[in-house]
Amino acid sequence: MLQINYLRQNKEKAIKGLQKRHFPDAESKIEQAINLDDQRKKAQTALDNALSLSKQYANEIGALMKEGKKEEANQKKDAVATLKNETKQLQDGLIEVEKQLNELLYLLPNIPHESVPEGKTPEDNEVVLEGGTVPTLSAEALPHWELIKKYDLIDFELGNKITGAGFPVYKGKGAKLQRALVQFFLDEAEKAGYLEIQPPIVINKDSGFGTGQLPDKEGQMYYIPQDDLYLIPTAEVPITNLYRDEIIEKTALPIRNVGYTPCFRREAGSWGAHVRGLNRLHQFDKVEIVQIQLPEKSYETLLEMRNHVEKLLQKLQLPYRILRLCGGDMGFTSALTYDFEVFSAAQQRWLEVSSVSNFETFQANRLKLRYREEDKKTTLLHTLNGSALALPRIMAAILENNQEEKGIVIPEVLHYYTQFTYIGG
RNA sequence: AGAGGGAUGGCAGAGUGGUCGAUUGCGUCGGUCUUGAAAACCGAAGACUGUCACAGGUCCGGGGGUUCGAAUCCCUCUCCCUCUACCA
Repeated sequence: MLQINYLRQNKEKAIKGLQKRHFPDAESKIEQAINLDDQRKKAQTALDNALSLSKQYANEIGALMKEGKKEEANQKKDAVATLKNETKQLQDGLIEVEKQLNELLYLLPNIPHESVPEGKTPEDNEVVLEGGTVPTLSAEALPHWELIKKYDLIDFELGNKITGAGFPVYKGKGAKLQRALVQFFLDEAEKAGYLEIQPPIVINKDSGFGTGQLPDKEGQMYYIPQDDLYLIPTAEVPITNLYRDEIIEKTALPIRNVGYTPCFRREAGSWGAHVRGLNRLHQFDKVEIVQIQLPEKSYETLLEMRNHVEKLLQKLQLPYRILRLCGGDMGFTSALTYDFEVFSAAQQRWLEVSSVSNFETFQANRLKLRYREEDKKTTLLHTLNGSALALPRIMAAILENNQEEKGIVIPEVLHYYTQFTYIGG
């Protein structure tokens, strides 16, 4: 959630920023927010004054009672009665204004960083750099959904049977390869200074609001009504929320956490032509890195995280490219996002495998996540996260790109974890 | 799941209707002393909101209520502890 004071002080910048996202009526929405905030302040002051007076009366009555002047005390009580009515009305008014203001602020996405390119669609994303080499496959090369059948690595039909579409069952070397990748990613993160966290994979409403999934993406999460809980769409949610309502000591920064969790996404409405095989699932595994950093250092950190992800792809010897997302394609809460895509050679498609973002204070504002400055004031921190990495599409790319006539070559860095070097043959 | 007890500032722990935002101890920070440190002594310090700055307001697990007045009374939810029962 954007800070209302930021909108006041940087109105023009905010309007331009929202326009970059093609957010409709940016100017009037921001003006409306500021107006509501003005009203809020007035209402708050009026209420405070009324409360202050009530307190004063209460103390006076207390003093009179002590002195045994019951008559006078009772007279005062009568005087307070009307004041109480007023107070109640002022309070209701304030609550209403606050509600309106919040509802409006919830709708406003984050202001994009100045380096975010103009544009509306994924085609407008800026390719920052490309790496690795795309293998030349034989004419008989198979897409991964054929390969996993051929070598019995993943079974979608079994998943259908016990759960439903989008919940695959990993078997044998398929399961092991996935586990090896997870372990590899975790170890790499740990080497880079991240503390491993194993969080719950169901979260409450407060956590959903804290990182911005609620109310924006209500329909995209699996919900358990009986207990009013949600299945996590990413480890970002529980891990970032660990620091909700915290004031962090400056010396503890940056906070680096890594977590491996399954992720659950309903993907309502996004099922279409390109979702065969592992390309899009309702449940998938992901290793997520999260950092909490001082505002002045967060873009340095973003780059550090980007480099970390890049190294993983290099070690796996996958062809990749890094995109800087344009204003129209960026997520609601992000100020700047780098997407990583790997080239899946048999499908001849780029697949998104990671998204690394700086949220600046957008999440921290709702999380009330702050640090203390030298002058004792508390200031909102910046939150960042990135996938490092999402498993299914990495699996898809490895299977497709490393296929040979008789089987699939396992990338060398994984041998230690898989205990096998080849699938098939 | 049943019975009972509890939730107060970084931690421990007082406070059961009237200046209590809260006694005290530990821890933290500053100072005196010391070559330096420890000890001792003196002092400072909660969060949020708000203001140019004051002032003012809110916060004693969450929510609601009683009262002129609530940390203190009532209702409700959540969590924790002990005992009993059950179970990966």
